[in-house]
Amino acid sequence: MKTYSTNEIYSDLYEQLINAVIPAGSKIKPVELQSKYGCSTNTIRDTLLRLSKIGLVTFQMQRGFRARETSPEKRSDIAKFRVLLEQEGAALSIRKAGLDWEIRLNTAHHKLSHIETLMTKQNLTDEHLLVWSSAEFEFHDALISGCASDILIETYGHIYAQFRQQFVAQERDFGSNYFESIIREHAEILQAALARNEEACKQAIYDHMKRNF
Amino acid sequence: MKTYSTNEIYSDLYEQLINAVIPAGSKIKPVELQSKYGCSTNTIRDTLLRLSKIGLVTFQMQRGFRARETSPEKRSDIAKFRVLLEQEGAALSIRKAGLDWEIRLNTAHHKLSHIETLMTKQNLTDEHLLVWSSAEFEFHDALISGCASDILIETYGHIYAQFRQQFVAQERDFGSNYFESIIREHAEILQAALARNEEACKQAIYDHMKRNF
DNA sequence: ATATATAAAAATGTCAAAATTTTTGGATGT
DNA sequence: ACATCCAAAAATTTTGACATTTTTATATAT
Repeated sequence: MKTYSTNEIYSDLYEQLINAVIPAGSKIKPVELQSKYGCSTNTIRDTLLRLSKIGLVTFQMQRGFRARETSPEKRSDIAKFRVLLEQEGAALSIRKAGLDWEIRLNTAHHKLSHIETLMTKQNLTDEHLLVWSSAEFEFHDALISGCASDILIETYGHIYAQFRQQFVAQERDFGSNYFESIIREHAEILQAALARNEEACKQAIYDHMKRNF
Repeated sequence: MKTYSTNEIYSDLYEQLINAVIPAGSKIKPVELQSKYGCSTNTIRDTLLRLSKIGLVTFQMQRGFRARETSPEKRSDIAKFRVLLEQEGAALSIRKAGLDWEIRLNTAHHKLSHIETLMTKQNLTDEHLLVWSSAEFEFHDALISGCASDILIETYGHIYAQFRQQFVAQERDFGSNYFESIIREHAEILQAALARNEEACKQAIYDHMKRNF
C-alpha cells in the first residue's frame, strides 16, 4: 500500500478538489481520510488549513472543513473576478514586460495548443484533462507574469484554482467544437498580447471567459 | 494571569500583525508564544495557519512562519492592487446597489469622520489609531459592499489587512495636516459614490491612495 | 404531527511527547 | 581567510490520547 508524504497528501487533495472528485460543498472529515493517507487526523487537519489559504477549502471553527461551495451565482462571480485580474495582469505585462515575457508566453501557448489540438482528435481521458488543465493555467499565468505585481499573480493563482473547482463538474460535456473554440480564443489572446494591444487583449480575455458568466 | 481562548489568540495575533507589534518579515516561533497564551505550540501553529490565509503570515514547509515581509516595492504593489479592487468594487456598487448601500456607506462615513475630526485635535494614542483603523476599514468595506461579488469583498479584506500591516510602521509620523487631507479624501469618495459618478469615484480612490505608490 | 429535551455517537479541538528536520557553532583542512 | 564537515541545539512536524463541542437519534411532551 502506498504511503504518502505530507506534500503528497497536499497535492492529492489539491487535485481531488480541482477536479471535483471531492465535490464542491461537501464535508471533508479528517477521520475518513486518515486511513487512506496513513497518518494522524491532525496531519490532515494541517493540510486542510493550508488548502483553505487558496480558497479550495472553507473552514469554520468547531465546524470543520468543506470543499468550497458552488452555485450559478458563485461561478459567475468567480469568472468575472478572474477576468478583472487577468485583464489587469495582461495590460500591465503588455505595458511593462520585455522579451523574456514574450518568450515565456509563446512557449506556454505552444505547449497548450499542442495539447488542445490532440484533444480535438482523440477522445478524452481524465489524464488528458489533467494535463490540459495544468497547461491552461501555465498559459494564463504566463500572460500575467510580466505585470510586476506579486500580489496580483498570487491572488490570480488562487482564483484560477477556485475557478477550476467550480466549473469542472459543470463542463463534463465537451462538445466536439468546444476545444476548437478554446483554441481560437487562446490564439486571439496570444496574438493581441504579442502585438502589445491592450484593448484587444482585454477584449480577447473577456471573450474567452464570457460563456461562464 | 489572563487566559486566552483560541479565538482570542487569533484576534490578538491579528492585531499585533496589523499594527506591526510583530514587525513585518520577522520570524514567528510557536514556542515563544506558548507561554504568553498558555496553550500548546500546536494551537499556535493552528492559529498561524489560519492567519496565513489572510496573507498576514507566510508559511513554508519545515521553515515555519513569518510575518509577511515588507519593502518599498511590496508596499507600492499592495497599494496599487488595493486601488484596482476598490475601484472595481465601488464602480459595481454605484451601478448596482440600492438605498441600503447608500445608508451603510453614509453611516460608516459618519463614524469615520467623527473619529478623524477628533484626531486632528487631540494627540494620538495607540488606542485612537486602533479605533480609527477599524473605522477606516468599515468605510472602505461599505464602499464596495454593494458590488454583489463575495469573492471581491473577501479578497479586498485580505488586501486591506496586508496594506495596514505594511504601512503602519511607515506612518508613525502623522503630520498635523495628515488627517486633514485624509478627511477631505474620504469626503470626496463618499460624495462621488452617492452622486453615482463612477469616474469621479475611481479618481477619488486613486487620489486617496496615490501617496502610497 | 410538531416541537422540545436528552442521551449517545461522532466530529472537532487541544495537548504533551516523540520523531524529524533545520539551524547553529565549532573544528578541521585548504 | 574561506569553505566544508560534523555534532549539538533548536525548531518544526507528526502522533495518539484526551477534552470539548456538535450532530444525530430517540424519547417525551404539547
